[in-house]
Amino acid sequence: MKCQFLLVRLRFSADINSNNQCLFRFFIMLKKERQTYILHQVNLHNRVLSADLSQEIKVSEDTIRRDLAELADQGRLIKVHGGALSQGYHLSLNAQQVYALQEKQIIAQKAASLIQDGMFVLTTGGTTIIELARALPANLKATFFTVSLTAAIEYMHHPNIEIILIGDKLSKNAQITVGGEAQAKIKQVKADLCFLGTNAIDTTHGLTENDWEVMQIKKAMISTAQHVVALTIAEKVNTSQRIRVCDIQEINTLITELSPEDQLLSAYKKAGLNVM
Amino acid sequence: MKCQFLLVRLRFSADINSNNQCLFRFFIMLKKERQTYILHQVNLHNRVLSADLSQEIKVSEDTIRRDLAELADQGRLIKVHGGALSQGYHLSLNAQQVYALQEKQIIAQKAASLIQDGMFVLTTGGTTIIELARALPANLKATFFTVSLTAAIEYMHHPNIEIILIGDKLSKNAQITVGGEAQAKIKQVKADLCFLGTNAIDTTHGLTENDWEVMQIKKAMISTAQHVVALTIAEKVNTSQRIRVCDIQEINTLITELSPEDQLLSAYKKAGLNVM
DNA sequence: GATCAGTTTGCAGGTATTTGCAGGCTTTTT
DNA sequence: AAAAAGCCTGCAAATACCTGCAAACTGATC
Repeated sequence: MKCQFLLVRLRFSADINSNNQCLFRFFIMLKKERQTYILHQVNLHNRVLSADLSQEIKVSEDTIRRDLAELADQGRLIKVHGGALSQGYHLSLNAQQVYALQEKQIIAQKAASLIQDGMFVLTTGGTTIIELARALPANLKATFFTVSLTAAIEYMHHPNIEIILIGDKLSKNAQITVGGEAQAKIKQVKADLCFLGTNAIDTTHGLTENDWEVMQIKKAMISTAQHVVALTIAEKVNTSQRIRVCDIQEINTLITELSPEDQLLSAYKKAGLNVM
Repeated sequence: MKCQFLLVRLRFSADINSNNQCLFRFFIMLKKERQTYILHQVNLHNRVLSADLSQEIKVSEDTIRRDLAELADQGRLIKVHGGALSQGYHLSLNAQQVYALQEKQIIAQKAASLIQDGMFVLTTGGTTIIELARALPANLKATFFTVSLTAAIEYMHHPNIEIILIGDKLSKNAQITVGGEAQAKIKQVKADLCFLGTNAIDTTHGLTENDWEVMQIKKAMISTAQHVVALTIAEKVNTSQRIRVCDIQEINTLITELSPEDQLLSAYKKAGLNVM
């Protein structure tokens, strides 16, 4: 038997901690381990930075990025510039049955075409406004002011849109914020455009509502916006409710799913509205 | 009978230990022994490297690989590039929507018990706060101030709760409103209670966050609330992040899913916190 | 003790994966 | 607009893996 010298290559990482002690870690993480760790951190803290992970695990940022990309492919987290976000946190509205969805989508398309980069846009709530939020072009850069929770959630899916939520008491009926604070805040905004989800409109009573607080919010929006756009399905045209918001003259543009030439809308054209 | 010389070939392995002693092992392992040993190591350490096992057992890496492949076929471990992981390691990944939901529900129960009729309550965002919102007793009459869209939506399901949404710029990361306006509004509230969804807490760094804007909102809440309650799963206890929110002394009550008597929490008790 | 089929093991080679890095590009921030 | 940070592509080194194959071992039988 002959004596053997063993040449051992040790794999380790060295780390200098806050007390200037040198810690050696005599192991490497397996890829899967690493990914599990990353996922764990993401779930724990909702958000991680590639740079941090790279330091913690002692691998290059490239490797972290590759891991994040892989995990994102598997839908286990959401990759963002500089790191990743946890998945479970991301809520989207479960598509409840929206009444007259197709019509509202047509309206949304028309409305979206009015918005240009850099604009300040005020919006109310309502399902038509939600469709508008969904119909926005992905690259649109604009600032949206809204009182609607659900609309805000939709806007959040757009990377280039800045969202200002108008705060105040939350109305459980209308699912928007209402009250004096909200009105005051709205009036401070110099908005280029204002989209009103419309409850009822006709030529004699103007725009009408069935909720006092919502009316007040809309009034505030109308008073501060350069250009007021009312969105409504044709079915609501020439109907009215109890509470008056404004005359039709205060509305600049009326959008329905119908052709602008439609008979039903001629009265509004005559009244000076821009019908789309 | 004539005398025989036996030529014996000894099978052994040599190993140099930490004291420079040379250990000889005068046996080889049978295949089954080896696999049992591997399984043992995997279950013990949750992970093994083929290279390590090969050195320990003194067989070629190919053999180890074959063993691992076999054991993986039997479902007794999980083969990965470079080694293997224990079974349990992978199970924990089973994607629950909310991470550590059960723990958070326990925390929510404890937290909900602190709220009494007529109180003004401030809350941040985060999944733990959502669970708190769900855990609120149906007949509770209170006023909730929140910066979180998702929390607001949950509160809306409670008929007797008044919700004040704090408005401002909406952070897409944190899904809460952030900014100077929001901070100012928060400070106007004289809240009885403040619930902080907590990202990381430890005794030396205090409460820490990974988002500057979120930190500011939390600071504002802490400054205005009578009683500050931090909610956190035990896993986040004694961890820290980049951005400091406050010292632990500024927190009145700490709620985790653990028993208040738990060892882990004793340092916080010592620091004067009320641990639940 | 010898033989023999079947299994196990190590090795040689060729292939696939993983990782870090450089260079150029894009996004974000200042 | 410049600077910084992050990202992507391609590349090379290291490592791990796979496929045969031959040597060695097992244990069963003659």
